[in-house]
Order: sequence, then structure tokens, then C-alpha cells
Amino acid sequence: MTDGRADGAADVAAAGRANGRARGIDRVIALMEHLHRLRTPARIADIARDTGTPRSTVYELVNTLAEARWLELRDGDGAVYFGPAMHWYGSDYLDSVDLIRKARPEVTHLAETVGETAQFCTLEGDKYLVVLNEPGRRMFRISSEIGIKVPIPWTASGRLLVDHLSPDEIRAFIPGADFTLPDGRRIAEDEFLTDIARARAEGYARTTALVDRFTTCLAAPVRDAAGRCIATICFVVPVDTPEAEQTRMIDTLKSSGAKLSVPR
Amino acid sequence: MTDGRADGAADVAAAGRANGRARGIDRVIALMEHLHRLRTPARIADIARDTGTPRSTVYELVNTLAEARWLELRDGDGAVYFGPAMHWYGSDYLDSVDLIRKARPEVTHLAETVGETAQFCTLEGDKYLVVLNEPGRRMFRISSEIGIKVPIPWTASGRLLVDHLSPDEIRAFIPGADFTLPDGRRIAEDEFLTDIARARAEGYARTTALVDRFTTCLAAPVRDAAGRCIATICFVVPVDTPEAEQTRMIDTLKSSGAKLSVPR
DNA sequence: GATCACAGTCCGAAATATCGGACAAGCCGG
DNA sequence: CCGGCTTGTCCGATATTTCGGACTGTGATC
Repeated sequence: MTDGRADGAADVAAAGRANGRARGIDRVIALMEHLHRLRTPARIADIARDTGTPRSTVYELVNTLAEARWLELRDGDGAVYFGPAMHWYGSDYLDSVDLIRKARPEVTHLAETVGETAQFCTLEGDKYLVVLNEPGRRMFRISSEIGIKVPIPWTASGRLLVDHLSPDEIRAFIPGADFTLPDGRRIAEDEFLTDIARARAEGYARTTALVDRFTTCLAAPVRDAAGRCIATICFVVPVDTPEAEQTRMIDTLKSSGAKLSVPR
Repeated sequence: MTDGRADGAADVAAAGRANGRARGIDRVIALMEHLHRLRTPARIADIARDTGTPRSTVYELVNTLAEARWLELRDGDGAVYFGPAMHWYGSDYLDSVDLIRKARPEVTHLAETVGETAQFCTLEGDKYLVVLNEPGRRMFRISSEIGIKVPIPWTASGRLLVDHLSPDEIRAFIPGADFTLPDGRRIAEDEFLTDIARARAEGYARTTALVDRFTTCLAAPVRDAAGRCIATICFVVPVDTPEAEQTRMIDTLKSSGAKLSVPR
């Protein structure tokens, strides 16, 4: 009879229930999610403030977690961040999921041979999520962050990942706010739907200058036995990449995607 | 190493205090460590038994953790294992440690170009630890498990990682039991010390048929500003790899190791 | 269909972990 | 040298979480 506290979005209010006292485990979850959002070490006092956890509680928990190697004290200045245990458990997870285990060498091979950033992506709820990311050889690496959720319409992969839904289902599935880009521009819904249909027909998706003005994304689907797109494999390249090269990359992606797909 | 030595006698004591009641967070830590030791999904009832946690408590915690994506229900048969959040946090950790971030492309590049399993290793307490592992292209992949601690004398890297210690310090540092190999053979301490001196002099270490009869390990040091070996980069290859090839690999490793080392 | 083993839920009681706030120590600027 | 600010430790009270055990549902075995 757990009440539906589905959210998880808020920062301060998220952890502490209305009045005050919370379970240690809930505070720990809030702490880790906070660090993940920050993507940089944080000082204990700041964690306490930003997660709404009492200071003494944070000290107590951090000690426990540091001992277990879940967290690590950094820089000697009392900042904390994730510890090696997270890497161990994370590797166990990657190895345990069949599709990811197969996708890994594929992604590294693409990045290594083509020299551009390659990624493996899925849906997580109604958001797009980078699962694997292998940076290319460029000086200024273009790469997304693993485990950060992004609105579906912002990405090429997103256009493939919803291609099993009808237009109405898609509109219902994707939150309206997600059609607004970081710079305030808005993606037209009907254009988005056209993109999806084209991507489905041609077996790949391409977006240009969406999230930022300098990158193009090329994506190919990974499909399950029912033909549904359950993941994508993609390149992130500069917008000025010559068309011929892009075409070559798309072919490469398509064959990688097909290799990872279950034959129908 | 095919034998996953699942230590069935997981310590009931480790988690709970003498009498009975324990903090949720301690239960969770025990649960995660247990899954990591198993390296395979476990059913809730088994987790309860093996970690000495009350059944109702495990159900409660697993629900909470599954909601946070720390754990995942598998197979529909009620087994649980690590969830994607561990991967997200683990990636954050890898990105946050300078040396590891630099080592990663190096290791993948070695594995990709040479085609043999490449690893990046450090010490964790008085044990040897695989931090990065990139499998090679062989049909029967030889590879160790990330986050599993191994006695120092069992490995080539171990011989480099303690080379800043005097013979007496080494003997004090490494537990006596660690000189016994999985098959019961015992490594002679003076031979081990000789190996270390030679490895230090020649700038690489090699061990053959130690942990199992079919593999050779080649390792080169990564040194800090003080010249101390803080990590190693290594190949795991079949024993019958021709000497000329091994020599070439050693040179490759040495240059990778040097690249990651701080110039003195 | 009776019996058993196992998976999962539920509930009240009591042991205790969380929390607030007090306190010591360090640092800084004036 | 003093006041203000921050970091970290400590302690007692009580609101809460853990735990034991009863209970239901399901599937297998005989």
C-alpha cells in the first residue's frame, strides 16, 4: 500500500517528507541522485542544504557509505563523490543485460574505427537515455552524459524509439514541454511526426543543430522480434561533416543496428 | 576462471548487530555486496537467508531500491539484480577519477588493436583489483571480473604494484595465505621477491600459468611523480603466444604505461 | 484432492536510528 | 584578539522503522 509517490523530480522537498523524519535509505537515495545531477563532488553542508537532509544525518550516512566505498572523500576539502563500489556494481549490471553486453563491443568498435563519438541509447519512461557512450578522436569531444534523461524530440534516436506508436499515442506519450528545445525554440509536432515516419521508412534518423547548433546526430534502430525499436546505436558528429561521409556512417550504423537486432 | 566461487557462507554477522535489529542502510550494503559476490541475480528468499536479513525486511528494501532503479526484478521469477542506476553512478565515478579517465581509451585501444584482453589494475588495500577490463577478440574470452579482489602474488601486475616496498615491508604487507594459489600450490616468497626486483629493473612483469594453467599475464607500470607504481596496464594472453609477439605486446604496454605515468 | 513448499503481503510492538541543537575547533578579516 | 562563519562531533528523546510471525495464493507432488 505504498502511496503513489512517483515523482522524484524535486530537489529540496524530494527527500524530506512533510514533517521531517525519513528513512536512512531514502536519504541515501536522494543523496546519490543529487550527486548524479551535479556530476561533481559536493561538500557535505551543501548536500544537506540541497537535499533537505539534516546535517548530522548526512555526516552519519556519508561515513557509513564511505566505509562501504559507495562514496569517496575528495580533495581533502571534505567534498564527497561516488566511490569505486558504484563502478563495480555498475559493471555487474552492464554484464548482466544481454543486449547491452552485445552492444558494448559494437559501440567501441564504431568509435575506434570511425573516430566519432558513438552511443547506445534506449527509452527510460518517457525520456531518452544514453546507456553507452564512447568518445571519438576529436580534439573537442562531443559527448553526452550517461544516465541523464533527455526529451525524446531533442534527439535523432528518439524519432526511432517511438516509431511503433500511432501519432495520437505519441502525442499522449511525450510531455508537451519536451517539444521545447534548450534555446527556447519549439519543435512542431507534425514535423516531428513526419520525421518519425521517414525514419521508419528509411531505417535511420538524422537530426541537425537541435540540442546545440554544431552537431548532427545519426541513428539506426535495434529492433526486437516484434520489429519494435528497443534501442538505437548512433553517431554524434559535427554539422559540417560531408554528406558522403555521413552516408557511409549511416550504412555502418544500420549494419551494426541490424547485427544487434533479433532477426524477425 | 570458470569457477565462480560463490561463498555460500555469506556472513550472517557481517550485516546485523549481535542481537537482531539493524539499520536499513546496513542491510542494503550487505545486500549489494552479496549480489556482487554472486555475480548473478538472486531470489529474495535466498538473499534473506544468505545475508541474515529478515525476509520481510528484504521485501521492503527491494521494493524501495527497485523504485530507485538501484535493483531490477529479473526473469519474472522474482530474482533481483543490479539496476541501471548503478551503471549511471559507476560511470560518474569513472569520469571523476583522472587517471581512470585517461586509462580508459588506452585500454580499449589496446584491446581493439592487439585483439587480446587488456586491463587496468590497482591495489585496493592488500589486494589486487581489476578496474578496467576490455575483452579481446578471441572466441574463448579470457577475462577477469571487475571489482573482484585477488591476492597480489597471483598476478603479474601485483609484482609491479608493490615494487616500492622493501622485502620486509612486502612480507608484512601481503597476508601469508595469499601466497597459496587456487590449486593449492604455494608461491615461494623469495622467488616472488626476485620477480619483483626483476620486474622493476626491466620495466614490465610476466607471469605464466599462475591462476590457471592456460594464461600468461603481461603487465607494465603506471608511475606517479615519485616514481611509485600506482597502477598497471596489462594483457591477458594464452600461454602459447609466440615469444616475438609477447615481446611486441610488452613494448606496447610499456609505452602505454609511460603515457599514463606522470613524467618525473 | 490433500499436503507441502515457496512467494509475497500485512500488521502491531518495541528497539533504535534519525534529528535538533549544543558544542568545540579552525579560519578569516578587521 | 574578537566576532562571525563554517566544519565536524556528540548526545538524548521520540517518531519511526525493523522484525516476527501469521496469513493468503499458487504450483508441484503424490
